[in-house]
Amino acid sequence: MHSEAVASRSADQRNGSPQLDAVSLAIIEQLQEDGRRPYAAIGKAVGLSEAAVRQRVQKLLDQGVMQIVAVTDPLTVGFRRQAMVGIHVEGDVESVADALTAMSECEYVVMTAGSFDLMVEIVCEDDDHLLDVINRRIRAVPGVRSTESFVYLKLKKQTYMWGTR
Amino acid sequence: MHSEAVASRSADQRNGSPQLDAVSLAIIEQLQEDGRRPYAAIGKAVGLSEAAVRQRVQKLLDQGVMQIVAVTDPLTVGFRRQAMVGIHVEGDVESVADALTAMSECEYVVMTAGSFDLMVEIVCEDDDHLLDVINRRIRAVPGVRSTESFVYLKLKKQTYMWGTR
DNA sequence: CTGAGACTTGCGGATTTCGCAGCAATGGCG
DNA sequence: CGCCATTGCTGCGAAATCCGCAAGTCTCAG
Repeated sequence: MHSEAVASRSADQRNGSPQLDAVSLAIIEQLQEDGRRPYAAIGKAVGLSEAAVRQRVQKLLDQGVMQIVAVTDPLTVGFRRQAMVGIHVEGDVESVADALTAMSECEYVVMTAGSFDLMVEIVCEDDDHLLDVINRRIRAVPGVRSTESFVYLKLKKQTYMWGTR
Repeated sequence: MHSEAVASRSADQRNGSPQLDAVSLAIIEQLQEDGRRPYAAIGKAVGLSEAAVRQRVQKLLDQGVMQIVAVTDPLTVGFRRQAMVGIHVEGDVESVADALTAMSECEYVVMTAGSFDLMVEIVCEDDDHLLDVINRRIRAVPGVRSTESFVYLKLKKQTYMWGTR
């Protein structure tokens, strides 16, 4: 539904860039610290009225520039195995990427320059699940020539502070 | 800050997963769809009172199981270059990971099994910035033996739906 | 049995959200 | 130049939500 809004919208908007000004940036920063912060508090912080903040936030959400969501550590939610998978593709990379994007276990799909054509992050419940996804599902996608897996041992950092610097 | 001094409680939580039940999972799913959804609406959806939802959400936040934040597409916020960097480490991997975690450009740091010991995601403003981070900063960290970079060409998918399956 | 923990219901008061009526600045356009 | 539509902001009530608190229920463990 709107789970992929950020990624998909960014493609749509390539030629209509929203041009965020300093105030919108500041609003986003506020919401990156706390997604439930009241509009009035944000307004005080960025120098705008409560109503103005509300309108801008709504627009940012509608445009898909940002989304306000709960994020969790997969391990604490029952997903015990994660891996980054580098993929070598022959033929059309984009179509392979689309196929992987359609898989619910693929949390993250990106086309890259370098020794891999694609990198995808996989989130699974256990080893069997992970094995199945990598060896049966991913390698079955037409165009996938080979894969290399990096099983996660420990997630050290995970932030959502883009634009805060 | 809060009362974590209770002996039994702290023992449970120290080693990771607080074992979320179905109801907390359902609450998280609600907040993954909309981080600002009112507690009463969540309660109606998961079969709990407004007060109970409020208490559970607060606890989930305090425990660090989830966080409610705004997430954006880096490209629309002025960060034009991203890369995944695989790192070979000699010596203590954890200390290298800590050093990378401290760098604001490192959005994501994970220890892995496979041909890389660490994988980090870098978010930068431009090519110069990216070059500086990879060649000067990361490679300057003691223990980093070599790196391999995968510059992002196109982000195809990026979800935050852990636990929704 | 007793205490702890979690949930519910109910309740006010403070806070927040929300819709709407202005109002000022902007940018075509005849 | 005047007109008008658009945009973004403010101010203001009304409605909804948040939040703390108290009392009662239920379950589980010691």
